[in-house]
Amino acid sequence: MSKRLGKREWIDAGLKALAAQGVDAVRVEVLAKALGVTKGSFYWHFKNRNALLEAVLDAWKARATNDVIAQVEERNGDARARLRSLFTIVLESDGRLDREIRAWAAKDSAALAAIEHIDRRRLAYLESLFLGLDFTPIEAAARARLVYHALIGQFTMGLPAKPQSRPSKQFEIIFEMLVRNNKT
Amino acid sequence: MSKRLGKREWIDAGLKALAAQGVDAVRVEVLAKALGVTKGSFYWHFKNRNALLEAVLDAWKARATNDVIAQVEERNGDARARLRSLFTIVLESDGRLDREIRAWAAKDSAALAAIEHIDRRRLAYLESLFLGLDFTPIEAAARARLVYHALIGQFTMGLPAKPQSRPSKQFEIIFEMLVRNNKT
DNA sequence: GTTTGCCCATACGGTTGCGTATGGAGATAG
DNA sequence: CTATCTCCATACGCAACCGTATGGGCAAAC
Repeated sequence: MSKRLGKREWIDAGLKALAAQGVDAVRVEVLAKALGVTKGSFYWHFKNRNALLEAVLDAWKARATNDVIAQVEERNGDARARLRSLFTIVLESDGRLDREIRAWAAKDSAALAAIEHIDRRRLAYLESLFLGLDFTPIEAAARARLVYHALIGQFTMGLPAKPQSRPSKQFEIIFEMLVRNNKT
Repeated sequence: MSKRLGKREWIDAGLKALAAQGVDAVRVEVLAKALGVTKGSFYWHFKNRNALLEAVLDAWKARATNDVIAQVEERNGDARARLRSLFTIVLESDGRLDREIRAWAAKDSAALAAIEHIDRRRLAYLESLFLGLDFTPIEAAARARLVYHALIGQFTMGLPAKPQSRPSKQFEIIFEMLVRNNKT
């Protein structure tokens, strides 16, 4: 029972609260109680609440960078297979943290910058996959945007009560539609 | 200078604050200052803050009911034309209020119920449009979900800085893809 | 011109949370 | 053994809100 804490524990607690209830829930006195200490501890490790929020955001950035993309790339298939991997991975993922970060971004410029960066990265990757299916650049871009928006919508609407384990019929229909190239 | 206020003014101010900065911004003392009165006024018209939030939600419900759907139906085209109308209307709309309500719904069950109701309604309508294009029920459902999710994603990501007035090339590509029926 | 009902101001107490100040406990170095 | 460095508790002041209590102004009704 190492009673002594470090920044790490506070950041982890912050991430946990963030994922569970949003930024407004990551308050120092609340986290302190959750960690079994008092504010005295917090203000030794951090300048103020905002410093914690920055640290939490940085932690998420680091985490979101070796992202879904890396997982997809590990599976090493062609573009179509990778697209499929991407979908299944994303649809099975939790997404609460991302969702709260996005909600946070609506009011905080730092969070906004962070998530916009990630969004661009992911969109570019999606686009590259569609390009790998011999779509024209503009067709690839259009499909990438549609897919990305749909995924965001999926998670912001209702987090999948049951992260449906089996790819549904609807999923297959959508996937085929997105992948079909009429020019080849 | 009608200094006297009614519930209406408070609800309008609440909706305004909600759309601009989210539920957490609709606070009685803040709205009071905005309206040029004090809390004394508020607590005469409403039991408490929650009563105002309920009223705001009800106002949104009433407003969201004669919805985009009605606007689309007024234009009186075939299914394809209606789908197009729907897209252009939605993409030109503001969406901030809906977005904040959705964010609100993540933490409040009443707001959740409200938006889920609207979501079902809109999804069903979308589905009916696709059915009108001779898709099978499951194909129609799949497309409806995809489209709806994409629209939600569109608005939650970044509110369209420029509500792009002209339907872009990407839009045309997506629209044709969604509408293409290989069986007919 | 009172009375009554509607609308609001003022004042107060309570809660939650931030940030600071100060002191102490425990380990570690000297 | 004591001095120092880490980490934390306690206590305080401050601010933003909520909700209540109370009294007053003003217009319509009588």
